[in-house]
Formats: sequence, C-alpha cells, structure tokens
Amino acid sequence: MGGTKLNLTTLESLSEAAECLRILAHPHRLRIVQMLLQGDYTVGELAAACEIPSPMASEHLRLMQRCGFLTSQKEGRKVYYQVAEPHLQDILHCIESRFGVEAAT
Amino acid sequence: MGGTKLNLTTLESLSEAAECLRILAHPHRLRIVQMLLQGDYTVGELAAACEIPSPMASEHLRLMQRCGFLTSQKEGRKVYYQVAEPHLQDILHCIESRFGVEAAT
DNA sequence: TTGACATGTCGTAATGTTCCGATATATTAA
DNA sequence: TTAATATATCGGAACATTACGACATGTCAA
Repeated sequence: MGGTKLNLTTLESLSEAAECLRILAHPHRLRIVQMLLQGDYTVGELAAACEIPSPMASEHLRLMQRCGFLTSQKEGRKVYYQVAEPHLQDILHCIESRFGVEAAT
Repeated sequence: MGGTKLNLTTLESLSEAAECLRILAHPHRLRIVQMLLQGDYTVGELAAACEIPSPMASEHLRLMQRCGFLTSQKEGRKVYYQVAEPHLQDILHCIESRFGVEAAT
C-alpha cells in the first residue's frame, strides 16, 4: 500500500458501456429519452417533438427497446413508451447540466 | 400554471451532446478517459492499458484532443495527456456506478 | 552519425449508421 | 366493407467509423 492506485472498469464492461453510449448518441434519441423521463408519450408525440416522421421515431424507439432502455404498451392504435433503464436518468442529468434545459411551452 | 411542464434541451444542443457521446462511445477511449481522470499518462502507458498498439492509442487521443476533451504536454520523447473537460468526471461516474470499477494491481 | 524508441500521420478495406421511400399491419370510424 | 389513422418494417443509397499496415517525425543514447 502507498503507491498510486488505479481504479479501472474491465474492458469487457467498457464495451457494454460504449454500446449503450452509442445508442444514446443521437439527438432525436436523446430528446425521446428526455421526454420519456418526464412522462409517457406516443410515437406520434415523440416524432413531432423531434420534428421527424413517425416511422423514423418508431425505428429509434425499436432500437432503444431492443437494448432494454424502453418498454411500450399499446392502447388502441396508439403505443405509449416508458423508460425501463433507471440509469438513463443520471446520464441525462449530466447532459442537461452541461448543455442546458428549458421549460417548453 | 398547473399543467404538466416539459423540460427540454434544444435539438441543437442535443446534437452537440450526441457528438460528445459518440466520441466517448468506444471501450478504449473510455478506458483512456478513466485513467486520465486519475492521473497523467503517456501514449504508451495508455496503449498498454487498452491492449492496443501505440499508433492506435495516438489516434484516439488525437480525436479526443481535437474536440476539447484532452490536452497534452511533451516531455522528452514522451507525451503526457490530461483531461481538459471537467464534465467527463460526471459521465464516467455514471458509467462506473452502472458497470462497476475494480482496483487494479 | 547511427540506431532505437515514442509518437504521429496517411491510405484504405471492412464495417456500421442514418435516412428515406415504399409498403405492411393493426385499430378505429363511417 | 371501406377509408383513415397510428405504428412498424424493409431495402438500399449515402455517409461515418474503425482497425491496420506502412511510413514519417522527433528525441535520446551510444
């Protein structure tokens, strides 16, 4: 004891982490997660907030659902999505503290 | 007042954030940042810790330096890198709390 | 000067990602 | 049933990323 200790995450775990970050690393997916952390929304509502067509939002949502970030439930012909991975809250807070956040009208 | 308020980051800022996340989203770059948050290291030391050849580590370092994450200083024929962006600490903490961290020998 | 070492840079092939149009499915209303 | 709405999926073109070999530069020791 006495030298400088180095605390490392295994390369295997960092590969997992990198995969999660890559999935998150898209402006529309970040907005989707940011919204879903504050409530449940449909594909159409999320698409409108991202200013993209619904089919593209649907693809982003499918990607995030397959990796366990989100879950969904169908109500009539609408589908509501929710955040399933609690750690997303933490990362979004980091992003918001660095890049800002404003109350939407 | 009274409705459900939605706090959003602008799509422009989220694009910046996504760019940063994409740069971070690589296992070797994550390990490099994790090490540099705990001290200064040379290209060769970082390459060894990532189990990659030095030229590849050099490319990762150049990428992270160009986007402002890192700075470097030359000492003889070695180059030491440091973390320049303080928010990296926060994100790494998120990753470590989710994916674990162990004391290296 | 020569040789060894540490780092940096350049092409490029392989791979992955993003976006878009077209189409498919499912649900509700008329 | 038909039409309209909401969501999902598919194929492919355009673009970005990664890893690797080869080479270039700069520094030190002998």
